[in-house]
Amino acid sequence: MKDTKFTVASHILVMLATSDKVLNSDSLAQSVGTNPSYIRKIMTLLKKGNLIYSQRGKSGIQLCIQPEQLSLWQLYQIVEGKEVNIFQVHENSNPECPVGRNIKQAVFPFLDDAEKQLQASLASDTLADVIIRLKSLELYK
Amino acid sequence: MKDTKFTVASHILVMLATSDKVLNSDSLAQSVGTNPSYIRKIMTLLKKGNLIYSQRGKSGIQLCIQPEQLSLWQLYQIVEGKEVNIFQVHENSNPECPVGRNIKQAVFPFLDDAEKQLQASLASDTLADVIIRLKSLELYK
DNA sequence: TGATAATGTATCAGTTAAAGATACATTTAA
DNA sequence: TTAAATGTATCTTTAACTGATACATTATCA
Repeated sequence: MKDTKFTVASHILVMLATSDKVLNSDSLAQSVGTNPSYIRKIMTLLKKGNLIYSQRGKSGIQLCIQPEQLSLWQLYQIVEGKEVNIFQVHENSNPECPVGRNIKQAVFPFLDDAEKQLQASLASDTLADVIIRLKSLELYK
Repeated sequence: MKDTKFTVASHILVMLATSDKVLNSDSLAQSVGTNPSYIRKIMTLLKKGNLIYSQRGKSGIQLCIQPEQLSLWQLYQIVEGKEVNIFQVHENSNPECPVGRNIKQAVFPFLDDAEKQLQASLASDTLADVIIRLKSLELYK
């Protein structure tokens, strides 16, 4: 199944940053098109990352950060974990074979470089950039 | 489950490029640490991409390209499909909500830019680079 | 020419991870 | 005090990748 935690998390944060109403997991679920339980699962990740604050009861959900201060790479790591691996290397290569015994180390540097480029790109964008673009789209609808 | 087609395909191609023996799906499976059926599945992708040639019977498998001429990005596309999406966007956003109706278009450009950076990095590496690195590792074993 | 061995391909099972769904104790706010 | 919301656990469903098996077809070699 497809992993959409990152874009769902972005959606949630954009909602919190732009809404004037107090939002809860129900209203967020309606906007995202999923169920409140899943929203709360992602909320636990965002709380651990100190991006939002929430608690039991009828308290609502608060954003703890400035959209300008949160890069998309930071968000990605918070939601997907620090050990991000875009590429997966097969694990049972034959150590008796010269290729099998070295292929992982041989390809890793290239994959790692590529991931670092992706990372740098996301690190240069912020949640505020997403919000700006979203509002510019809204203008013409 | 983890998708390792790309590195398995790299493994196969390195084997074909460096072995002096004729290889078959059995010997490749032994080196990769998997089963011959899976090797043949990946072989069908590599054949469609015109990277290898093989046929029924006891003919062996031939490499159709020069390792210097195949970039890792080309290989990635051949194995994973042309429409590569590192990031998945959730699909059921509420069109009644200003955020839900625009979030996909709002985040897409940033994700696409990041993917293009990754792509450019992989496009600058070739199968030959992997082989060179692998041989340099072999030297010290 | 016949036997052997290999691919091409289909199909099913197993495994893993994500997301959906349900439930409920706890706690806040009105 | 009551209603409503979160935090959390658990189970189910779904999707994708990989493992395994089977077999007709075909090239090679004796």
